[in-house]
Amino acid sequence: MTPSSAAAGVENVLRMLEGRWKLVILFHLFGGKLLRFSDLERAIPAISQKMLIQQLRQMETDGIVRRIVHHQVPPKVEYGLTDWGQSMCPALDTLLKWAAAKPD
Amino acid sequence: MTPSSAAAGVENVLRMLEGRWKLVILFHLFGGKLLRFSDLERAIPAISQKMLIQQLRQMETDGIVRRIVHHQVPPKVEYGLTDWGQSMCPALDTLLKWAAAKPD
DNA sequence: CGGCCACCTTACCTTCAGGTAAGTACCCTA
DNA sequence: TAGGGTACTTACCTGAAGGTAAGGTGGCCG
Repeated sequence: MTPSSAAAGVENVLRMLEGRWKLVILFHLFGGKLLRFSDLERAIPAISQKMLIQQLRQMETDGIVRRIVHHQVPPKVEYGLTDWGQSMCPALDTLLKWAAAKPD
Repeated sequence: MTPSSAAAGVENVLRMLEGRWKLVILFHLFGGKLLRFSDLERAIPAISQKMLIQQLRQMETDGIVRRIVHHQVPPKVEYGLTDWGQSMCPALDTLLKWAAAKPD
C-alpha cells in the first residue's frame, strides 16, 4: 500500500463527511432517529433549503442516509441513517479521542 | 453533548485533514520518516512549492508535523511527524475499516 | 376559488482554496 | 563573476462550494 493509495482511501471517506452541514445532519440522526425535512430545517436554522436537500441527497447516494417517503397529504418524508451510517459512530469517536489527546 | 457540539468537534479534526495534499504528505511521513522539502517535492510531483509549504505550515501549527532546520550550506530542512501526529494512524485505520465495511 | 403547508427546484452571485509562474536569499564551486 | 542547488515567497487567476431569493407542485380546508 503506497502513501498515495492510502491517502486516496481516507480522502474518499473525508469526501463523504466534508461539506458545511453533513456532520451536523449526521449527529442529528445518530441513534436511529427519524426526522422530517421540516424537522431538520427547524433543528438547523442556519441551513438553507437548498443546502439541506443537497447534503441529504449526497449522503443518500453515499449510502449513509436513507429516505422514507410516506404517500400522504400533506407530504411526509422522513430521513434516517442506514445501518452502515450508524456504524460510522465509533469511527468518529476514535477521531474525537485522538483530538482530545492533543498535548499543549 | 448536543448534535452541534459533537459535529463541531469532528469538524475541527477534519479541518486538520482536509486540504488537497495534507493526507498525501501525512502518509509519506508515517512511520517516523524524516523527509526534506525537496524529497517531498519529488515524492509528490503534482504538488506546487506554494502548496507544499502552505500545507506543511498548517500541519505544523496544528501540531501534527515538526520542522527540523539544520544550519548548513546548502540549507537543509527536514519534516517529520510529532508523536501526536503519529498517533493519528490508528484513528485513520478505523475510518478505512468502516469504509471497507460498506455494503452493495 | 384562494391561500397555505410541505417539499423541493432553479437562477444567480460571492467567496476562497488551490493552481501557475516568476522572483528572492544564501553561499558554494568553477 | 556566472551559474546552480535548496528552500521558500509573492502576485495573480480560476473553478467550484456554498449562500440568497424566488418559483413550483399537489391537494385540502375555509
